[in-house]
Amino acid sequence: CDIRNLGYEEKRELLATIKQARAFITAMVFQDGSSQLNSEQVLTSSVKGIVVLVKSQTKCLCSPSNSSPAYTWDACNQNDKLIYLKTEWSALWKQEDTHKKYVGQILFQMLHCKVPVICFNAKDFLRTLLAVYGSEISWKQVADSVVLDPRIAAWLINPSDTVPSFECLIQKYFEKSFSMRKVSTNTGFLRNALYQNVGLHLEKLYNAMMDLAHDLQVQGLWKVFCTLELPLIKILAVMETHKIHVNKQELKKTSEILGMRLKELEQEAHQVAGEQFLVTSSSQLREVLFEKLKLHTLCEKIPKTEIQQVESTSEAVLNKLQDLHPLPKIILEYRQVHKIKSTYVDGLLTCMKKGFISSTWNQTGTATGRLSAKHPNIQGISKHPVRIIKKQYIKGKEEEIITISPRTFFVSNKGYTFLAADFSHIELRILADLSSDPELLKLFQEPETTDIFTTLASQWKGIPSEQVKQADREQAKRMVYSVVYGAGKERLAECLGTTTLQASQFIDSFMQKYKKVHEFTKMTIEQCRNKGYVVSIMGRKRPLANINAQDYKLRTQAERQAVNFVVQGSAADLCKMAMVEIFTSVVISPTLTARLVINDYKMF
DNA sequence: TGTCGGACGCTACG
DNA sequence: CGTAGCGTCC
Repeated sequence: CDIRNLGYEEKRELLATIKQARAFITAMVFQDGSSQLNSEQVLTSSVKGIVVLVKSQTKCLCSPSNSSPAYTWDACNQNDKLIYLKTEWSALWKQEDTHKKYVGQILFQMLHCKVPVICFNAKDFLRTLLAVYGSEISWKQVADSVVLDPRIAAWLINPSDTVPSFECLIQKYFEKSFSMRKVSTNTGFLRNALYQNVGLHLEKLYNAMMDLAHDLQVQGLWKVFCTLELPLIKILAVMETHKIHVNKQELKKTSEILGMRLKELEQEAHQVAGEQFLVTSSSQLREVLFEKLKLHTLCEKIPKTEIQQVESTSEAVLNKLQDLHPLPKIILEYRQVHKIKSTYVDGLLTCMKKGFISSTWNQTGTATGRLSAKHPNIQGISKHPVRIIKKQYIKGKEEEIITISPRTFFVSNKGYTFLAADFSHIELRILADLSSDPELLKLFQEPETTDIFTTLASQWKGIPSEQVKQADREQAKRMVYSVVYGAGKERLAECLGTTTLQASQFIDSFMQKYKKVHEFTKMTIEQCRNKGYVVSIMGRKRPLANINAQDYKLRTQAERQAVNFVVQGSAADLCKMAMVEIFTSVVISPTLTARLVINDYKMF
């Protein structure tokens, strides 16, 4: 029913029904006639309304066997109600206002009665509620709700596939079932037919969720689903609602300075190369470096690019070439400055809306269980400040050195301050815990007065920690992450800037010292071979079909992925636990009113 | 002739 | 290892 046509008594009745409902299945409908359940997820179109299927009875009570899928939603459950909540309001009529208030009441009740709200892309639904009914529904109400998202369930079962749309989800889980009729919004479809179709889809969505819930329980993923991923939906919705202020003037000024520096560097590059070429083009640079200047004949073998198998011009290569010619050094600086300008300055400017930015978070975008962010990718914003030579053509000093720290472009609200909190060396701790390596564990039993990688370097190489140089510390750090990421000797050599032989010796000596780490990686691969998947601390899973592949390259890749997943996936588990716990305590606290912006591993 | 999109390379983050 | 995002080339 369309609730706009309801009388006072009927409205009261509907609210009562909602209070006693057992489940809600919802989908947003957009201006262009599409819904959250259409494959074309157009975020440009604004929300027109919300369709809600109100379940009065749960599936297991009314139809224990689901051998025959429901072809029409109303034929299955007579007691279920399909309601349409119009959320757009054109004029400021009094009637419109009372309608808005009533819709707000219904939505409030749906969140408040702690009955599962099932939604494909539930985060978007909650974010819309906060945007449209922000005055009636606060983020604390959202925090109290119980939302279920079948997309996240499907991703937990197999994190390698992201389930791009509702239709794909249905196809995947009900292949036996009929193909869905597409709703043509261009032709003059009757409004009722459209909503009936959405109702049909909602019924399928409900059935899919029930099946997925069963699968999750069978696979031991239910706890991760309920305690980590579901609460996270609400956290991300609140995070996306919160905006961060950005210093636009500073950004524009920096963009100009960087642009000037880039022009200078380009000139220098052309000069020492003896010709004009596109500095940003790796293929043109490769021509200059290896075909014209023939620098590869003057040093050891140059690593090849992955696909085309031509000489790489990566940072690692350029670092080795910098004593042979002035060009590599210029290119290195050019790239560093260009990266900052294009991604962190100009890129950030394009993400800005009215002086603010807010990232979009993807909960199902990674195979490891971590979150990803875009527009902007706030997780990828450079940590370290960069020095830029700024030439002053005006009177006084000729040039000055300014430092740019991309993170300082974000400004906190007046009277507030950003709080950053992150786990200390979480991957290394997890590696120590999972391997139970006594030497590695010892590292963490000592008070945290000394730097962990310095201590590790001293332990590994058997030298007193006072004699550990910065280079040794850096080497130890990269070594650890190489082990965590499952890198081979070639990759480690590139990372450390040494020869492959030397890297291989480092791996040997490291594994010799921390024997249990080696045992751990062997064990992990072995278990993956037997079961076909690996498991993180909290029970998150990653199936790896290639673990028993004939092809060497595919198999060893799967082996690295297996080791990587256990460490990286467990780190993701712990970070998500922290996010959920912090959010919960902020919600229940009467004094902590500050809203949170939580990065994957840092909390501002 | 112009513009779009996929393939590829590079490099921040963790 | 695996995200996002900038760039070129075809």
